[in-house]
Amino acid sequence: MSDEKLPLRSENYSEWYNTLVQRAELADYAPVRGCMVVRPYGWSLWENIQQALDRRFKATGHVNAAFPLFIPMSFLEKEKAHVEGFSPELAVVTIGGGETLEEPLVVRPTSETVIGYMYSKWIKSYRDLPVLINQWANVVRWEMRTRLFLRTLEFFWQEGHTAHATSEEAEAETRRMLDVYADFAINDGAVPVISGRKSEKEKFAGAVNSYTIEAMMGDKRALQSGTSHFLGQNFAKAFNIQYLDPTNTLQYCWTTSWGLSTRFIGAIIMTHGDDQGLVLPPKLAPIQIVIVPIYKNEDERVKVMTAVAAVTEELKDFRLKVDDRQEVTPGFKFNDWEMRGVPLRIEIGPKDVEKGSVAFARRDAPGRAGKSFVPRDRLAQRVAEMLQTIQTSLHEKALAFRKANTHEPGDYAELCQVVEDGFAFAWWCGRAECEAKVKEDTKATTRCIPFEQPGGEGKCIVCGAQSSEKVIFAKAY
RNA sequence: CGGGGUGUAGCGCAGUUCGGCAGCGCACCGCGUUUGGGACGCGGGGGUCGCCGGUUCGAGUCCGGCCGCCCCGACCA
Repeated sequence: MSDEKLPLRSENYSEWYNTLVQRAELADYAPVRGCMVVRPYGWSLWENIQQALDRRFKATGHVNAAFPLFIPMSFLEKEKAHVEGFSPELAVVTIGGGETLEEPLVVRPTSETVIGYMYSKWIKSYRDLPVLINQWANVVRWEMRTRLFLRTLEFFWQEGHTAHATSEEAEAETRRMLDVYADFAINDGAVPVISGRKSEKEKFAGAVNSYTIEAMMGDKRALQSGTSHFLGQNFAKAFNIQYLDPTNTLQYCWTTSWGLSTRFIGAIIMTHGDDQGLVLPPKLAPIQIVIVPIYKNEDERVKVMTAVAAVTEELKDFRLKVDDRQEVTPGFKFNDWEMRGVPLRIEIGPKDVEKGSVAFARRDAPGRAGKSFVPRDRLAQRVAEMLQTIQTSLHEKALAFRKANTHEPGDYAELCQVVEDGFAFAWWCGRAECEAKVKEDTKATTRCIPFEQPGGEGKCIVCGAQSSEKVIFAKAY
């Protein structure tokens, strides 16, 4: 239940975010530091994200499975870069059933190792390939600083793990799944993303190449919203994932992994939210439409509720909620559902019953601007059109915001200035020293080398060396 | 782990200076009036004042120790 205004985004963005997550009942703090409880409203949003992704995974030939939460410590140590990347943030179980374990068990931070181990058992022949498996799971990474959804010790995600006969096929899979993420983010989340390649420094521990979709949040910081990794033969060699090719020669597989987590909920909140609260894209919103009945007396109540029942029946294919609470006023309900981000509100009062109409109020256009009076006929169609309009306009608005805050600095001084308040798209020679200098001077990091390049060549924004690619620099979550 | 802040009802806070009945607003429960942008009246319920110890006739308040959480940094999906 909300009773007062949120902190303003412009005054304290992170306080706005923290308050909103809790007040909208998406999540709450758990008794363990850094852990969260995903509440029913937040989980319902996650379920819609899961469905949207799972549908796409199935459509691209993947199947789901479940691998264990515990991984033998020695597994993590088999791939050098992997263990170096993850060892600082591992949760380790050393006692089980009251006995000290012979070998400590790691609570999975990600499952490349245990899945690699299983793949080595399952894969014998080129006829077994490709293996295209996904799992929906929770993982644990012992982070220093945590934020609800954005970075918690335990989080929920999906991780796809595939094995292929050739490098080309694995690379194609890596890119294909990044495209799946981008399609999901843009079309279902209405979150505009930039697809690209991670720098050496930013790539996944154990990957040959990492690809990412990067989004701009409402405070102009970047959020890595999904990643896809080409693992080469690194894990295949560490876990002996081998197959016999058609010429009866033993070959190592080429593997990939890709993941998208509950962090994406944070992306939705910070891409679309405003000072009134959440703004959810219709395709993912747990509640797409809320009906608020309005009446003054018993006579009106009966008439209005009869109309509400008819409308509810007509709109049964939508995720719809009737707010028939009697203990709060309509005005309170308006604010309450706006805070929760419901895309479309339908008000039905005595005047509407009389005129055979209803009132629409768009969440993405607060106040009078978002209100319209709509005839009752063909209502389902009108609602569907309105939800689509909202879905589209959310994406357009977010895209316009990102464009307005993406700069192309001409020199280093300008780069340092623009990353204080947006993205910088600039030539980069690819050297880690230049990347590190920017980070040291500004705290901004390279987010990705976008696939979409202007072409040609330029001079590295840091050192002036000839460069063939431009990179996004930004402060990131 | 360093720097800063904070801990009193579900939430937000006052009270701590100068020790003397545990308070306010919102939320919650009951009754009535209300209801097209955060209603109102009356009546209620709810507390290990973060924890442990000390001083005192008496501690939310003073002293010592410990803990949690938040913000800023180093690390990260």
